[in-house]
Amino acid sequence: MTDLLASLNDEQRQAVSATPGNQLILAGAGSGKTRVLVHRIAWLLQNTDITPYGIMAVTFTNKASREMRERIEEVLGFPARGMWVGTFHGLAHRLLKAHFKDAKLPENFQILDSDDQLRLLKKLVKQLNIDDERFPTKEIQWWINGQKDEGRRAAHIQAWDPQTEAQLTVYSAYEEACLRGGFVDFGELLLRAHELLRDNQHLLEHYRERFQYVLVDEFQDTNTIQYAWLRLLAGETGAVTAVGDDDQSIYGWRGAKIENIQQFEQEFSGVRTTRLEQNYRSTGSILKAANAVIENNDDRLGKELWTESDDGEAISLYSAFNEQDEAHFITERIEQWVEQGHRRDSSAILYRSNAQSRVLEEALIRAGIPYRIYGGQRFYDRLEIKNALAYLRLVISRNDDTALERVINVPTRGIGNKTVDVVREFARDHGCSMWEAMQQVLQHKLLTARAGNALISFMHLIDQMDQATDDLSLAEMTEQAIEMSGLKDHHLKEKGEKAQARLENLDELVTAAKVYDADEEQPASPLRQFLDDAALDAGEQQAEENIDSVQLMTLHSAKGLEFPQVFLAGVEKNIFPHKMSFDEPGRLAEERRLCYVGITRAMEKLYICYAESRRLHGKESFNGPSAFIREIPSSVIEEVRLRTQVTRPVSAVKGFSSVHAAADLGVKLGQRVFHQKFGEGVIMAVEGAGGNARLQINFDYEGSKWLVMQYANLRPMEE
DNA sequence: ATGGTCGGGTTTTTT
DNA sequence: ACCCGACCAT
Repeated sequence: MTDLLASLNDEQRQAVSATPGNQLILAGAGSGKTRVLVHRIAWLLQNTDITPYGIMAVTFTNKASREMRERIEEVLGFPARGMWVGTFHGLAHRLLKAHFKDAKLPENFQILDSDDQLRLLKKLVKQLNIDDERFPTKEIQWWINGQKDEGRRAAHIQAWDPQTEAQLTVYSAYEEACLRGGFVDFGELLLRAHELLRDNQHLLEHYRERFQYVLVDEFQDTNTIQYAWLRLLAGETGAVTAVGDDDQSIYGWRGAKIENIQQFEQEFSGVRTTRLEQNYRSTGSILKAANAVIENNDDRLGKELWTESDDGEAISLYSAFNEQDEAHFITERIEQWVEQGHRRDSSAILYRSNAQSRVLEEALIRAGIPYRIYGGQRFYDRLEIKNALAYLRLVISRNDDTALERVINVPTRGIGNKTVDVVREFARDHGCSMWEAMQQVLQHKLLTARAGNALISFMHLIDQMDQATDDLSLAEMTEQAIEMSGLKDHHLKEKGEKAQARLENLDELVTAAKVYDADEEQPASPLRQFLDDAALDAGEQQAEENIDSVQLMTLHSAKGLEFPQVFLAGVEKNIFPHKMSFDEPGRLAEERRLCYVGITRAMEKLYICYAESRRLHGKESFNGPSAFIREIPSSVIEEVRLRTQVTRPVSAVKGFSSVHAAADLGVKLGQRVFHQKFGEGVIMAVEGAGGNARLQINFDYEGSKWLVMQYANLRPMEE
């Protein structure tokens, strides 16, 4: 057995070997957070009388929980059986499954993902005659989820204005529909798991006694209901180890409460706090930049990262002429980096919003550099996958209206809107499921013979699929469902790359099902398990992850990752910090934390780029450098100057000719100039030559103007 | 039932 | 600029 403490620094060792009790570990970026968490668990198992059975480890993503289990078992050298490791949602699901009766749920309750939820809400909004122009369903969904995150049910809420009233009406109807259909959405998993423990003393006591240690990663991301659940579970005797970094809280907009980490010390008794401030990831310059930026936030718990390694290379700041130039610059630098013998996947390009990725992708394609985009649509969210799963859901439960509505006419089988309307209305009037309604509607001959026959053959189809359940493996069954439903033919008939991809995805789904068949521990219902996992897990990322490629992702998705070389693209006003974050006060601080996250992803080399001019959403804008850039000490920054050698694709002709015209006049595009009346600005474009030449200048305060060079009397600025 | 147009929106994302 | 959803015409 390895000596767990040998390879740790003093603070890490203190955190790992702390005496029993509540513990807060404030772990800066790159300070070995996961390592401490993993070692803490191993240490507890080796040095106290606790067994894996008494430990729970909670994370936010499935990926994180898989990694955590792997690393624990690696350190221990044996499988940690009996230990609960999972996401908040996964663990809540587990509790609800185990105690479905106490949770007042049907045994086979179905998890609704956001898409299912939205569809159901849309249906209800329609039924309730709510004007969805005035109250968009998306907003109602957002609101309901927000309420659940705060632990509030419809019955707890008072409506004082028309909007809340409308939302509340839908919330109530939605609760009822979920109850009747046996649906549980993501928020409901947490809310109900909380209520389960709160309202069942015997269960609470049981789990309190069992889980003497609860360890929570990314504690700064917990929302109200998650915190309440932990608080309840821990009681006065259990011990919670909260690991997190208030400076990396970037999910406030979806309900995460940074206050949770700030209040932890007060609300849990006898908390020992350890700060992990030694950084093992980045160079000195990068850390100086990160520290300087985050210092501008108030209400921090306070940490300052330091490193034993030297300053390394300065941070390069590139002021691009426009977004094309920015992308071009980045690809060039990546080419150089690769020529120096580095792998492509040691470089990452990070941006604030997904819309920025396009130009970057185009430039990478032009340069022939393979890249991979993280994020985007998840595997189990894809249309063809959701359709196939919907058939399987119907096999398990005919009363799953959400699944039924989804595929009753996919592929088209002559069951049009009108027919579905009749069934839906019948179901609503009689408070039964749509499947039951179909049977009734047929019996009472409420439909034309043609529509009736279509319904009958659909019902028959599902029943046939069901019969296959008994003697087929899950993979075979999935394959059958895809074939029998006609989904395969449907996509075979479509043309284009998209259809091809859909077919491949369906194959992939069958492959995913095979994993369950190979599993030694066969669950009671492999299909049920498969569907639950599909709802709770994103599925692995897209294919081709094995080729060495440059990594592209949003700043949010970059949290938790590290790369030798990082490019922060589009570090401009209005984009980052995003203009949407200006209204609310706390938002700017969150954007700054996002910036801190971005900077601290870099290990060796960091580039910060912004464009003087950017075409986004079809409009040209001149945002100017982000305020965050000015927060970085100039001593660690080195500006890159190569604008005159900019080559641009011929498609962007206007700027192209400008470059040459500007050179003839002895000015540079992108050059900062001072004007007597308008103040400071940047030369954006040049038109004409000699005495008539006009310059387009984007002034910091006056906006963009065309001036005749001869009269403008411009003074070049020192940058 | 399907395809085409028109208009609105457009930060971040997991479960 | 582009994507998606709603509505309308075939």
